[in-house]
Parts: sequence; C-alpha cells; structure tokens
Amino acid sequence: MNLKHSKQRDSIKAFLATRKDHPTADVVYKNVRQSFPNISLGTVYRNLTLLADLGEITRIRVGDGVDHFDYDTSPHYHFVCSACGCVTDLDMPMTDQISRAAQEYFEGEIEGQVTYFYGRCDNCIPKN
Amino acid sequence: MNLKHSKQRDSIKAFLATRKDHPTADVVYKNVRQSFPNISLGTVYRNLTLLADLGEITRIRVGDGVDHFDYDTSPHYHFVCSACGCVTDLDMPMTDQISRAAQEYFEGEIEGQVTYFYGRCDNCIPKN
DNA sequence: AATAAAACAGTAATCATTACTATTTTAGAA
DNA sequence: TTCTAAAATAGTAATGATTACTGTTTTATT
Repeated sequence: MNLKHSKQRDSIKAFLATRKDHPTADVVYKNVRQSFPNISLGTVYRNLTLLADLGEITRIRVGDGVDHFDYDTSPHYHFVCSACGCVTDLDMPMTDQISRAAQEYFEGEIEGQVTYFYGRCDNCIPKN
Repeated sequence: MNLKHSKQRDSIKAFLATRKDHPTADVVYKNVRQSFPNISLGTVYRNLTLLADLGEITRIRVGDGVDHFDYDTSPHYHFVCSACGCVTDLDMPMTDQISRAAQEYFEGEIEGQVTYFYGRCDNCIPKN
C-alpha cells in the first residue's frame, strides 16, 4: 500500500501540531474545515487512524467514549479532568516498572500498559 | 430515590457473581435471558449502571469500545489480551505510588488512576 | 384493597466510528 | 505532456454500544 500525498492529511497533521489539548476527531474536523470546507468527517477519521498507525501521532483513550489525538508521540502520562473532561499532559518520566512487576503475576506476555490519572484540573478546583 | 427490589436486578447480580471474565452488557443480557426470556437490554444496562453507581459492581473500561463489568469490587489490576480480547484479573497488590508521584507534576488534584496491562494471554501464545 | 414510586419491556434515538461508492487526485511511466 | 493505476476524497449509509422514551407492570407502603 503505497502512500500518496494529500493536502487534507497535511492539514490534519498541521492542525494537531498546533494543539496541546488532545482534540477529538470532531474538533479536528471542525477546525480543518476552515481550510478545507468540503473535507468529510470520514477523511478526518481515516487520516487520523492512518497517522496513528504510522506512528506519526498518538491515539489516546481515556474512557470518556471518544478518542483523542496527540501530535506528541513521545511516551508521557495524561490526566483527565472528571469535571470538564479536558485531557492534559503530565511532564513526568514514564516507567514500566509496574508492567515488569505485573509480569511476575501473569502467565501470558505483558507487552505494555495504559495508565492515566483523573481528578480535578486546576481550572475546576474552586478558589476562594 | 428509594430503591425497590427487582428480580431482574437480582438475576443480573447473581449472574455476574458466577463469572470471573468480566462480561459485557450484551453477554449479561444473553445469559440472564435464560431465566428471564423477556428481559430487555435496556433493563440490563440500567441495572448494571445502577449497581455500579451503588458500588456493588465495578465498571471496567479497557479501551476496546465496550464496557465490562466485574462482581469483584476490591481494587485490582486487569489485563487485556490484544489477540482474543479477554479481560483477566491480576492477583497483584495495587499501589497508588504513581498517582502520588504524578501529583508532584500536576497543579490540579489527582484523585485516582486507571492502569491496565495488555499483551498476549497464555491461550494466545503459540506453543510448540 | 388503594396508591404512588420504581422498575419493566419494547422501541426509538443518539453518538462515535466505520463502511461503501462514485469521483477526483496523485505520482510515476510512456 | 499525456496516460494510467492506485490512493484518496466527499458524501452518504450502516454499524454497534448505549441511552432515552413510553405505556404497562411490580413493588412496597397505607
């Protein structure tokens, strides 16, 4: 399957590069539509999936029923606010020590782990 | 909102109690239908949500797009097989040390974490 | 037995995502 | 440059899990 260049894909990737808030497919769609008014939602989904498969972006699942996408492919933790639903990065080194520990308790082969944190983001904590 | 007893709810809970494989709503539905042929899928969903809200069962989200349910409400880790999709328990002590470490890096309030492991379960590892 | 709240069955609606199809674009060869 | 086949697209339909709605039945209490 030989990749062919597409302006829509470029635009999707370029948009993601400008955002640190891990937008959903729908947010990408609404924004990219400003440069490509006729782009279809299917095109957005297809390219997000393609880019994620190529390892150029990351798909993030934080249990809110919607996939989020991240231009930053370096491994890092995420936080999800239970109040506003925002997804933010944690600038904290990742460790696989739990995975290695878990392997001791498991007969199959553990290849990786998913970890994210939840609670209230700074904006959603009532200030006096 | 005063709870009222329901045979359907009992049956759903009783079924879950017999299973260690974290069935989905649909699996619960198919099985409970053997005792309640007319039970509706909506009833299953409503009761699973109710029981989870009451803390009598646990809702498990492992990124496969379907919610799983667990009769065991004690905190424990889960493993998801990337090949067959099964969800199994890990008999490993839980730690919140990552959450506490993460708090150092985050301005909001971290209330908890979600961690699960993925890879190949024993059944899905080719044996010679 | 009367009653009101809760739960139910059955069905329709929602929402994110994927699949399909006919048309357009890309990129490399003639 | 023109031709061609593969890839990508827009637009739309379909899927699948879940939730919402509605009129009826159960439950538990008076």
